[in-house]
Amino acid sequence: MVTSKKMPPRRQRILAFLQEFYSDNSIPPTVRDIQRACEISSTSVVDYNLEKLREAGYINRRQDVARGIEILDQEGEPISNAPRVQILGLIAAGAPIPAWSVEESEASREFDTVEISPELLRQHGKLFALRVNGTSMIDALIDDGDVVIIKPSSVANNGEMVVAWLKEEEETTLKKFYAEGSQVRLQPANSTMEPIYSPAENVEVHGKVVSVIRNLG
Amino acid sequence: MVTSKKMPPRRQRILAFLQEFYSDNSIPPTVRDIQRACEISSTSVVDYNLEKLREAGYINRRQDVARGIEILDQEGEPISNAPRVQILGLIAAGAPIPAWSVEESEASREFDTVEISPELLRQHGKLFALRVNGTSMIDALIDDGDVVIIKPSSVANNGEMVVAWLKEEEETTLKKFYAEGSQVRLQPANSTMEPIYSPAENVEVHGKVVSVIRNLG
DNA sequence: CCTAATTTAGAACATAAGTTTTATGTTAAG
DNA sequence: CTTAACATAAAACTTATGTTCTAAATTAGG
Repeated sequence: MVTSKKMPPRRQRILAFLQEFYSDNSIPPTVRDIQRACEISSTSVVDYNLEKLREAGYINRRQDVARGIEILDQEGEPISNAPRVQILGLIAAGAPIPAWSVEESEASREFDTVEISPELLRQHGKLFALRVNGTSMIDALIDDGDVVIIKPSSVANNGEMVVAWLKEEEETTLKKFYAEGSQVRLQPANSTMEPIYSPAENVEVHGKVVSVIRNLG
Repeated sequence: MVTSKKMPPRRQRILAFLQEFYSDNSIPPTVRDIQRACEISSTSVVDYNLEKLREAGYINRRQDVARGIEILDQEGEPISNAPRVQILGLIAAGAPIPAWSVEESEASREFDTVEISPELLRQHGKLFALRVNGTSMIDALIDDGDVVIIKPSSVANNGEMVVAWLKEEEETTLKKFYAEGSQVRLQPANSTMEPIYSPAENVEVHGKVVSVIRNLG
């Protein structure tokens, strides 16, 4: 089931289409859907390649079942059609945030992703995620290892939890945002902690936190 | 599309089966799958009831497409096949936890549920969820409105985050659990907060917290 | 260049699965 | 009771869709 050999382009295309179709339609495609989308001359060729993909452990096929293709993850488990967002990197106080490389990396299968609820995506549109490194966000009720889902934005309304970059301090932080004249108040979510104040020019909003996911032992 | 009338039991059963089948199999059932599972004598009866469900806005049907049933959520959007767990109720300091009614409430659609990642379910088995009410869990890095995913358990290992019921205080709390002789130390996740100690007899473990979900504006 | 393995083609086949039709039983309102 | 709307049945029909077969083209080694 392990295969490190490079896949023929046609087979790669089929696999990509399987994933795209399933995400978009909530059901797997038929052999003929694949044939059309991947511009293949015969259903038998599709069948042949699906068989190869099965041998390589990428998919599962239910015999004689309409739309019986299951797409498997690295552990060989069927994947759900819930949308996934990429975890673009780590966030920590003092660490700059990686440039939003929102391009669709073709080999997206290799990337670290988290499943998010469809509602979230519907509500906010394009999202990405960062994994929190260290306990420096503890005052935002965010622990080491948590994943924060972020909607890219360079502006924020008062009271929203934002990813803020403090230029002078060269520090990233997650706080509630309040514009107060020429000052910005960054208020920890944890009310026992003190807010910090900074001149508006020193604060760069990179995005809004729309969700936090924490998985324990 | 709005319907507040009570649904016939058979239709309710079909709807429940649709959801269960889709979660379990990653593809929607066929008319004949439904027929078998719901002990219906004819495919036309299934078709008839599916049509009614469609009119009522519960599902969508793709004409002439095999397994073309889409299950819709309250907003009329297709749901994903990611597993969902019920939010059994609220948790707050001082509030008792509702009895684990693990029974499958038939009208499960009416209930509040959260989508969880398949891995989580695979890893932990049967789970349920509680919505946190108030900021009393703030020392566990859990905010008002957060949803905690819990694995039922009456025992815990040191260091695990547990749902603990303090008998005398009549209080529920989320803390890290440490058995220390005849005492139990309940340690807030937030290291700036102080632990509480209690005799082992006074502490009743109800479950382990395996995930925390927070959605913001 | 030759041969074997891999991949592609075209067509036909078999059945899985949606749909339709007609009839019968059940319930609720007047 | 009567009637109409609702619900169930049985069977047949159509097509969507997986599968198979045979042959040809292409690629990879030796």
